[in-house]
Formats: sequence, structure tokens, C-alpha cells
Amino acid sequence: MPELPEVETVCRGLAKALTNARITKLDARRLDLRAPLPENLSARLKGRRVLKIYRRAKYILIDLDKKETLILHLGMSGRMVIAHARIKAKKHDHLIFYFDHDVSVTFNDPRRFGLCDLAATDALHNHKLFSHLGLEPLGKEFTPLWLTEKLRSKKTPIKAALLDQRVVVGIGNIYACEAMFYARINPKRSAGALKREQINRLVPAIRKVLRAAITAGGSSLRDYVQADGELGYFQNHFAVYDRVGKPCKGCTCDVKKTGGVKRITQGGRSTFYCPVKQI
DNA sequence: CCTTGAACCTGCGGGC
DNA sequence: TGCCCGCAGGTTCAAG
Repeated sequence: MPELPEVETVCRGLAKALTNARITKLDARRLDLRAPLPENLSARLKGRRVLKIYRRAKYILIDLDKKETLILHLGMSGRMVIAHARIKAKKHDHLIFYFDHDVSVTFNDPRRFGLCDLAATDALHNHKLFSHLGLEPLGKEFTPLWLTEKLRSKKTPIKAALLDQRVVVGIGNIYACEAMFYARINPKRSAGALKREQINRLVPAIRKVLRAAITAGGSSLRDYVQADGELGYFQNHFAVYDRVGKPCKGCTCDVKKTGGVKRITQGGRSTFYCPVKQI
């Protein structure tokens, strides 16, 4: 799935295309995403105006009139595709939103780990999906001091802690690996045992890699595409992610000797790191 | 409370 | 060519 930079990119594309438009119709072709679609969603959305589109964690939030917000999550394989003409539904096109300026937006998600909900705008922070979430990594409050306190009692590896959305949101498998590389931290290190200097490197590393990825329009792997159909290109800048046996970014080692980037499994997920630089 | 592992679902690429 | 396996950007739930 799309991690924070990809979701941010999608939100910006949707905001540009949809702000102030009115929903004329929702074609809900599949009701069994990660959670069942809300009752009568199509009827409830008809005629509603889009006020604002933004992101929280990896969720796309679309504020509508009448103080309700449409919540979308892309799961692992979700995409939003904007079209300027009536489209013919393709495989895994689960939701097709039509708007009054002849734009359609299709939510396509082969694995169906994505989700769509509608909730009261004023009560979003109490919503089941949001109430447990940690800080935004690009926000002001996300500081080394704050992160130190949050990780203090954690025995899990730092890699797992970065993926824990109760600590900090938006970081997924790619950007956890990348940020730890730039911070020169071994992913196996216990989160609570990190040294002050390490956390001092980690926070800016996270912010830097997320910002750079947003600038690049996100990472397009197998099936992720920006809302406007353009491909993001950050995958061409990965330092370690998906680079087993290859040199890490800026590597001066003899890869024949060191073996280059290594892959291990943590919490059932692949971690890529440089055993030379990340200690 | 904490941590770990499995589950959800589909598609793709590699090895034989 | 086809089959089988492992792997894929996330989140949640059960079990220890």
C-alpha cells in the first residue's frame, strides 16, 4: 500500500479534481472490502458536495456538506483513478464515484484490504479508525524528545516500532527501511534502547525521506498510480528497499566482499538494510 | 498492558 | 506451457 507519501500524492490529485464538485452517483460494485460498505452509502452520498480533501495517517478524508466525511483507505493494492469521461468498469473496480462536472473517480483494489466509511466530521478523532493513532511524522510535535519518550518502554525492534501506527503514523515497510538507513540504525536494535544521537538522527531522517518521496510523487511499485494517472518515481531513489545483494545508496564498499544490502524478516515482513552502515 | 504471529485477498515472478 | 511456492506498499485480532 501506499504509505504516507503515496496517500498524500493521491489526496492532492483528488483535491485538485474534486473540490467543490457534487457527487451525482456512486456505483458500488463490491460491498465487501476490508470492512463492509456502510448501509445505503450510494443513497447517502447522492447530491453531496465535496468541501475539502486531506490526509490523516494513510487515510484519505473527504469532507462533504452536512458535516460528514468520507473515509478511504487504499490497503496494500488500492488505487484511485480519475477519468474525465464515463468509464467502463474493469476488474477490481469496486467503487466508482461520478461527479457533476463529468469527472469519475474509481477505487480499484485487487486485494480488497482497502476500506470506505462515512462518519460525522466533528467526531472523526473518536472514530474507531483514528482514536488510537499516533503523531503525524511531518507535524511540529514529532520531535526527538517526544519519540524518545514514546519508545522508552518498548522492547520491540525499532523497525517494528516505526510501523506501529500508535506511535507515529504513515510510515510503512518501504519508508521504515529507508529512514533507518539514513539514520544509520540497525533495524534489529531494541526501540527502547536507542541512544540519544540515534533518535536525533532518526526523526529528521524520517521527515526527509517522506518529504523527498512526496516531491517525487510517491513510489510506483506494481500497481500504485497517482490520482492523475502519472507514475511516481521515488522507487528509483531507494537506498536499500528491494535491493538485496546490491550496493546501498552511496556505497563505497566492495559489494563482492560485503554482499551488499541484506534482507531479513521482522514481524513477518521484509526488512532491507546495510549491515556495514547500519549498526 | 505488551508482543508476536496469523489472517484477510489477489496477482505476479521464479523455479522446476 | 503449467503448476507450486513465496512474496507484495496494511491493519486487526487472537493467543501467549
